[in-house]
Amino acid sequence: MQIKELLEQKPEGQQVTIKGWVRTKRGQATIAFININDGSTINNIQAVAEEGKIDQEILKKVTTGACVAIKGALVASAGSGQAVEVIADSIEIYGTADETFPMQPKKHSMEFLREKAHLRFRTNTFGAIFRIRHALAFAVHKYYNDNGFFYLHTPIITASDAEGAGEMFRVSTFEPNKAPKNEAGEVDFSQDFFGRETSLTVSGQLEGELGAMALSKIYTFGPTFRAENSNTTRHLAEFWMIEPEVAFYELEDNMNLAEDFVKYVINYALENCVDDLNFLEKRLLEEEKSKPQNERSELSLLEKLRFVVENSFERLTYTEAIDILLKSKANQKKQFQFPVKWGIDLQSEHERYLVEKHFKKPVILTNYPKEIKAFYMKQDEDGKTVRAMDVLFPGIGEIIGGSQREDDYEKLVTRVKEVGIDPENIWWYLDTRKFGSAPHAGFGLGFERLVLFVTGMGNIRDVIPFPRTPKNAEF
RNA sequence: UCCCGAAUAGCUCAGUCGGUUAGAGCAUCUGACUGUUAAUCAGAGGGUCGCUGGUUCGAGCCCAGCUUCGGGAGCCA
Repeated sequence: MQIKELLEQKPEGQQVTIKGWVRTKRGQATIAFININDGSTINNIQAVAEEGKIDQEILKKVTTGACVAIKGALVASAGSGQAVEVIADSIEIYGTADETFPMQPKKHSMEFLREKAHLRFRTNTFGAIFRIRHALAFAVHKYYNDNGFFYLHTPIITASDAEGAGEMFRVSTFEPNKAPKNEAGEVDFSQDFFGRETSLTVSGQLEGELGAMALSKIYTFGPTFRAENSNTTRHLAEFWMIEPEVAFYELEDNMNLAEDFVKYVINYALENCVDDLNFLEKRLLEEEKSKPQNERSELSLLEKLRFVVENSFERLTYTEAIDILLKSKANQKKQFQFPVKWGIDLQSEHERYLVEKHFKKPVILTNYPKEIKAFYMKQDEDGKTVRAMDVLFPGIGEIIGGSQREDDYEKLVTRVKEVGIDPENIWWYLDTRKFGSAPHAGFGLGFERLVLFVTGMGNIRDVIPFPRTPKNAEF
């Protein structure tokens, strides 16, 4: 029986077996208390080793980090602090852990734990994070399944670099420095495994659109790779992205879907991860105590999550946002490092102002200038803007980027050429606009950014088990 | 990639103006304690001060380069 279940049992002296890892042992001359955790819940179960019952040699091996099986009677605890405990009859040591075990019962820095990513699961914080991560992933599938979407597996290896979403990782079976060359002295990819140059996907969207143009409602949820040299708390070289794509949806429907979806999964975590969220909230409060008053957040973690679920996102166009920024005190006092002007790509400081200062809630910005957005976005009637939407979250920035797609063949081909892509390279994508084209829309949600928001963590490297970032692919 | 900052015991960190033998808490070990909650109390062990070079009578401290890490920016999800 897992500890989560054991802790809910009525303590009637029944025989039980605990299997798990020792968190702490508090010794005394005649009695020792051992806290065991098996990851099924953030809560530990306490085992009591009384004098005479347990061999001292075995008890010596019960140290922080060791893995044990303890058999005994489940009883109401004689001490305060826990409802039930197990009076140990026998302790079996599965695996010892000596004093070099790095996860000692004390505060460790996130940087230290990142270097010990193989063991950090055994801390309260990372146990909580990865249980919540699981719950969110499960909620994603549940939401789409319950709403008539089909989970589509788009390829991880791709030959299209058309989306322009970022630098790509090359996939090749060539030995370094031994790649065959053509007459021009360039690497001859026609001799490579796929007979052409291939990379890891930066987005499943283009293939997702192909699925949506038949199955109507699809979503992808898979790994995504960007070879950008990004060194921030919000970027990973390997991350998981969720990309719904829906036929017959226009921009408005797309916004409704994004908002409803995000609220659903956050609410799922609120309902199913109470213990873990409470722990993370306490942890955050402790952390904030050391910060100056003006840097502390106004809402606690749970208040923040409830606020997002209960309030509608602010929706406005890019043009309206520029107006607000231009009229803002911050702009008049020249506090922005980058000057505000219609046509600019909004900088972090501008997005933060809108989300954190002006509206103080999630914001959906729409109808951006076409020059700063991808070629596949549907053009507005004015010819200047496109039906793009970005969902901006406090502390995270852009959590979702999406759009209504251009469904007019001629307009799309013209735009493809304008941005310098050879239409031949994406003939299959353009074909969907040739045969039975339909209005459709979709978006991409960065899963780790969602986990970041829900857990209240500060660095994206702490919400994925094994982060891949520039100069880091250990484990 | 750019800007700023950091690197001292297993971990978290202090180290004054450049000056004798580099400190504390936790962890570990030994002992004490009849119910503890990151137990407590007493004692002990534990250091290539990131690396390389320089300045100096003398460098953990000053200078240069490098490495790694962190924060911010850009790119974006």
